[in-house]
Amino acid sequence: MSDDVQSGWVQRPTIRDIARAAGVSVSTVSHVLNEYGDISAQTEHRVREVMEQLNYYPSALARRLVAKRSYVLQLLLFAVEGLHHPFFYEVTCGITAEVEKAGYELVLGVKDTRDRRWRETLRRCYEAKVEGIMLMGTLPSAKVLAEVRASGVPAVMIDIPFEGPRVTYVTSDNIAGARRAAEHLISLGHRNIIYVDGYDQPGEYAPLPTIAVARRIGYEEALRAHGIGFDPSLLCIGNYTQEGARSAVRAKLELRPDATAVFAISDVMAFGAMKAVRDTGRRVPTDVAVVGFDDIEAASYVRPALTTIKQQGELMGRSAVCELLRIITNPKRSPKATVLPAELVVRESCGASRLSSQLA
Amino acid sequence: MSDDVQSGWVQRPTIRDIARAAGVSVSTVSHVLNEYGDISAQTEHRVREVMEQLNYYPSALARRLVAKRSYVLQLLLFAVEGLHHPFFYEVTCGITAEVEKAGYELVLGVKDTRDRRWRETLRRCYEAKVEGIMLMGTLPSAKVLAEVRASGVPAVMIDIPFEGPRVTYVTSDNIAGARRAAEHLISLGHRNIIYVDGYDQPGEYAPLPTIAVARRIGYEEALRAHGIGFDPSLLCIGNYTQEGARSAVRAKLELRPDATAVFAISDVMAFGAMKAVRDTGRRVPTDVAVVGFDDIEAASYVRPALTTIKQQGELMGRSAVCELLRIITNPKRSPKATVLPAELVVRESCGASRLSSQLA
DNA sequence: ATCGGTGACTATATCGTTATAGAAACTCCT
DNA sequence: AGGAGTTTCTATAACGATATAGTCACCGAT
Repeated sequence: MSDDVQSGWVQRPTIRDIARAAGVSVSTVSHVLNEYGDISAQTEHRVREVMEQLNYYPSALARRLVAKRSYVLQLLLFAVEGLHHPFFYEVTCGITAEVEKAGYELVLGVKDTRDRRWRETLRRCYEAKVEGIMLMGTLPSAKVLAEVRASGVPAVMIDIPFEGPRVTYVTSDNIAGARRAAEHLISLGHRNIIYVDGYDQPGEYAPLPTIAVARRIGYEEALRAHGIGFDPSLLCIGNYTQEGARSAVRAKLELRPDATAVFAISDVMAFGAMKAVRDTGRRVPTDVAVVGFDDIEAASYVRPALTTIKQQGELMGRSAVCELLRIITNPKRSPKATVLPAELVVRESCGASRLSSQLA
Repeated sequence: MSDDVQSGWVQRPTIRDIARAAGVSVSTVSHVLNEYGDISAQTEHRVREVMEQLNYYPSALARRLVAKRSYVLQLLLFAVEGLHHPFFYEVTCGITAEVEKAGYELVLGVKDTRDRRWRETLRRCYEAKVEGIMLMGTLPSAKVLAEVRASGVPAVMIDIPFEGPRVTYVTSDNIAGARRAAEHLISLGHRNIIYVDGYDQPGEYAPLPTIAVARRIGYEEALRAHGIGFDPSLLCIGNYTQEGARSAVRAKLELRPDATAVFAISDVMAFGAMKAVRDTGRRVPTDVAVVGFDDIEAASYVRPALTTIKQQGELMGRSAVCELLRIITNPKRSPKATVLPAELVVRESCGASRLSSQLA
């Protein structure tokens, strides 16, 4: 208690201290702790009293070692902007709630996608003997997934629609969502729609199937269905940031003054697009309609309020944890895809409400 | 590998397996792992090869047990809305970055403030032998702090300006921030300012000094400095949510049509206030000016863009971790308060820019 | 008196590491 | 040749818990 030079550890009583103080064996204390029910009320009472007095807490470390279970789940988020994307944050909420409920611990790891030391991060997970890994965001490399799979540690991908060698994943229906967004714009009469992508595809940060790929597919499907060809000169890259999208869209609007709409694959980029429209002296939605993707909270705060595709972030997090726990209890389980609905939320930025009120 | 019924643990090779396969003793493998430098190059090579082949990862659990260190920090967030408040999210970003850098693990725990089982949550921390605890949000009870202090586990409070029996904490300068916000409104000529508080004070959820108390102090200071009395009938409760603030402010605006400004102690509530103003047929900032607190990202997205007090969330998280690590290495350290600057960010919702352009 | 059963408790091995203290084989010096 | 010093490796006891397999009294039935 006095000259405990060893840092990082408050010297706490162990099961042995309790046993000694209560005048019983270590086994007896253990039996009390685990409620074996073969200890007399009298002895049990004495043991509990001593535990209380000495402020004893059994070491989860030691317990886990002998139980060969860590009760730890790992959330690994790879992102360029850190945890900054509000959507990930919503997912994280759902995850914590569900992990807590299941009696597990959640270790949170946020890595920069551009950081080449992801192997080290994985190694730490293996060393910590985490019982499951959740992968979210933009993976630094397809090898991440291969490694995790090879490790045999149960894993689920969140918001990464991986179609190749099967893995369990949870995403929104990105294809349908993007299709709906595009169809909505087309139905409002738009033909020249600027498409704001995340990163360059296939690019340095995204050698894997990503939500971006899926959304692009849905978008092109909608165009095709209406006989509109995909025009690459309407494509720009917003890097998932507001400022990135703002400058990209501004440049694009100057090049293509005939564009009357913007579809950004994230709300944050849609906000940037709205700013870009104003930068060029035009108005949203009168001159240029804007639609986003995610339906983060801020989407309803902005003016005009953003029309977007609603993703159920919290539910996504919860589902991911449930799936992971299922794999943990039954490792032979074959991979399963959970695809959550992605619905169109019509607000003001697309001009639909204005139009409908004109019609009325 | 085949009939491993035991779930939650992929049977992995242990140091013993490596030793056997490499034909050396367990000690030798340990020495290789820890780079004692007393193993011949030849032997070391062989051992490393075997480790590679068998996919060996030393168990952090066992290591920590013998090292008597857990290398785990715990973030405990108490909130009514879960992790939903965007500001906490920014803080969390800073925390993860710094924890990672220090070679620790971060366990994330989010508890509902209204949940009475917080003792159990704390017990879990003690059992996990976490080396430090970060407390954030609205504590369920003052006893939480007392318990944590009594436990002897190093702890810092984040965004909880605790003034009583000294604890290390990190917050923004809430008093100065609120004072600046109020003074700004007063300088623009406002006299009847609606004050949107978080929870009822002193209420069920907040029996402790909170940021809300501090902000209220700064607000009243500003009023007093300008000879304006605090009018309790201008006070309302927004519960830190957008909808809560919206309905509270709407009701208040109807009761007090003479109010020309709103100061909400969080941006999210300020967004609700802006909606409330519009609900009553008035405009922001022409009829009613609105100022918030936090400067979350969305503050710059909304229209009119929100004038607010900027808090450095990410820095707050980083500082908290640094302080915690300092306490861990030197437990005798006396508690320290870190108060980060809270600056006024003038945007559109207060009408200052309009006014200054009129003057120009 | 012997036996079986039960209630209350305990001794010891084990989990997968590291720390401590040696041991065995060389090399070098005188 | 004998000892000191190196180099390389190892045996064993921790760390703090649980699991397994007891032991020992005592009670009632035969």
